Amino acid sequence: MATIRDVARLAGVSVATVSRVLNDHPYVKREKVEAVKKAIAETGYIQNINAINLKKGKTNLVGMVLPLLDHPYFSQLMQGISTAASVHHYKLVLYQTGYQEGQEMEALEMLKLKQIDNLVICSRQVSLAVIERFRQYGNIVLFENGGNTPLSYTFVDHYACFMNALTYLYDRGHREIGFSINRSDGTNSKQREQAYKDFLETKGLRYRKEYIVKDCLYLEDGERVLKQFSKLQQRPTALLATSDQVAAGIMIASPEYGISIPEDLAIIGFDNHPIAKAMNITTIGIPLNSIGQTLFEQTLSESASHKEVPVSLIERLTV
Amino acid sequence: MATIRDVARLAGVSVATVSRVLNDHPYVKREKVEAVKKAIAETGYIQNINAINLKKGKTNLVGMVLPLLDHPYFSQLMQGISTAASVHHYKLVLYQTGYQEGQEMEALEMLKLKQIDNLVICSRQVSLAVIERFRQYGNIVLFENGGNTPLSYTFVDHYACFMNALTYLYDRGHREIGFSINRSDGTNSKQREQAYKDFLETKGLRYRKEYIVKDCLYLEDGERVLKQFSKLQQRPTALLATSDQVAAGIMIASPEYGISIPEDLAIIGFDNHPIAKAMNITTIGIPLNSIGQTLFEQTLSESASHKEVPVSLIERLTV
DNA sequence: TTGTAAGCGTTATCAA
DNA sequence: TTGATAACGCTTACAA
Repeated sequence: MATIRDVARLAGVSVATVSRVLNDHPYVKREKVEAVKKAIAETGYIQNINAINLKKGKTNLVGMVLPLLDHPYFSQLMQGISTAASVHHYKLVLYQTGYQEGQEMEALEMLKLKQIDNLVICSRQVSLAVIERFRQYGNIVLFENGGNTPLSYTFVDHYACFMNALTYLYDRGHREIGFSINRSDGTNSKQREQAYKDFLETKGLRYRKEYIVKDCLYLEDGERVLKQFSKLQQRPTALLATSDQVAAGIMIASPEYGISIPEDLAIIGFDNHPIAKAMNITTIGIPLNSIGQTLFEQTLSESASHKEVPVSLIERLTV
Repeated sequence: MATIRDVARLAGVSVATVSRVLNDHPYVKREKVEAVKKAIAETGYIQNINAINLKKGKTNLVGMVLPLLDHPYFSQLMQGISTAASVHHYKLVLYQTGYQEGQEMEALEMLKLKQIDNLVICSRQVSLAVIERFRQYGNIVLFENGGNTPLSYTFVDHYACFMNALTYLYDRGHREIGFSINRSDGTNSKQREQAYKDFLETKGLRYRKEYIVKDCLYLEDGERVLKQFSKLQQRPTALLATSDQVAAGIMIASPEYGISIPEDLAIIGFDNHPIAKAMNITTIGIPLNSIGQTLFEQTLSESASHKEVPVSLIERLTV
């Protein structure tokens, strides 16, 4: 494998000159440029990016920490990050964690070792305090409300979202409202749960844990919601679904359970995935693609910034 | 930032010894190991992976070339690759091409520069001949029938799939069969088209280009199929959909067009995405997750291998 | 069991 | 406008 030295020798110049030609530096005589280019062609010379990375202390690689890959929520986020990264000549390295702390730590270690320049954390188990310790090695950006952390973050106020959605249902006469969540220990889930409790208290409604369905994330989880509710004496008349996937799953399974939507059960989904539009599901629209882009851009910024993304309820036919 | 030399100095040993400790080499006195470990802790020393990569000529990064990220087809493939990669301590770098040759070339260039060790190409525009020229720089694995290319590949016989599906429909009385595809210049699309033509000829059926709907990939494309068909005098009685997403999109939009499935239109989807199960869509099951794993493993193998993945028609309620 | 020193392939400073 | 040469931070013969 030819190196810069081979090229220099063949072209009859120094390695410095070859490097200059390679990097489009000014102040190289045209003849030398030609000679170098010829030598490069003849030797089949290829730059070694690891050497360049070592020298420059930079890889143009950005990491993305996420629990799983097969959900539109993360796909859209990924699409956004990837698009923005591409503009800045960055490539995306995936750290799929499966909600395992160890996997997250691995991503942080890679930042430390300088395999990646920066890191976007879309979901985490590791404490903020631990993550913060790694920020000396590169920018770390969070997709959550990080409070007064020195890290950059972009977030959606899930508490407010949930409150709005609950109020929307309440105003339309619903008093028995349930909801589904994914992992109850998730940052977003906690906010949603809190909003739910606070709302109930404000309105003087009773908290019934049978109205809460856990571990719902995918389309196929929708049916479980129906199954759980159908066993109840007193059933909820409305539901806030974890995501549009779950909402769609419920829609699809509902005829089988003899439930009409919205008459028997009103549904509000989350994210505004394409399926929500196709199935006319009322949902909270979250611009995940553009959030992804923002997250990447924060990764590049010298100073930390905190951004809240406004979301809106999209009225369709399931309420 | 502390280097290996700082550690050596503080521990009172040579850099070679520090390196040995770092890499768990035998033949280091216990006391020295302790001294080195202490020095590492004190200095806050961190290995620089770029230096290691340069030295070893290896990055433990595998590239994945794919056109887009927001489709379950690619998500599942990605999931499979990522899972297998993780087992071998590899991380996945995404090269999202948007079907652009230039973007694909960039991935190949990165292989050449040694930013990634190997490359999985899930979709391509660039010719096989060009791709083959890059195999000297790392293993390249294809997700298609590469014929007698020296590259490794895993593939699904889309021609046979289509033939089977067409025969299945024919045997159930269908004579007017349409299909949808994504990009007509895609490798898979061409095979499907050829099967369609051959089938028609064998059975003495007429080829009608109105029965073919192009640029269909997403859920929201389903409606366009219905729109196109509804304009026709003579409408197809059955359809082979690009993917389950399109099939589902058709299912969802069908009531609006006064079309019942399968009575007015029988549908066979592709891939067996979760939505196909939820909506009881008859489909050709393609084990994308395990294909992804196979693709990654081929990436690691010294010798090229060619694998065909068997697929099966999953009978449900849309035919 | 340990240390010296030669790479790995660049970039960039400095002097000419 | 050019060339020597010193980094970048590590691994690994080779010699001791």
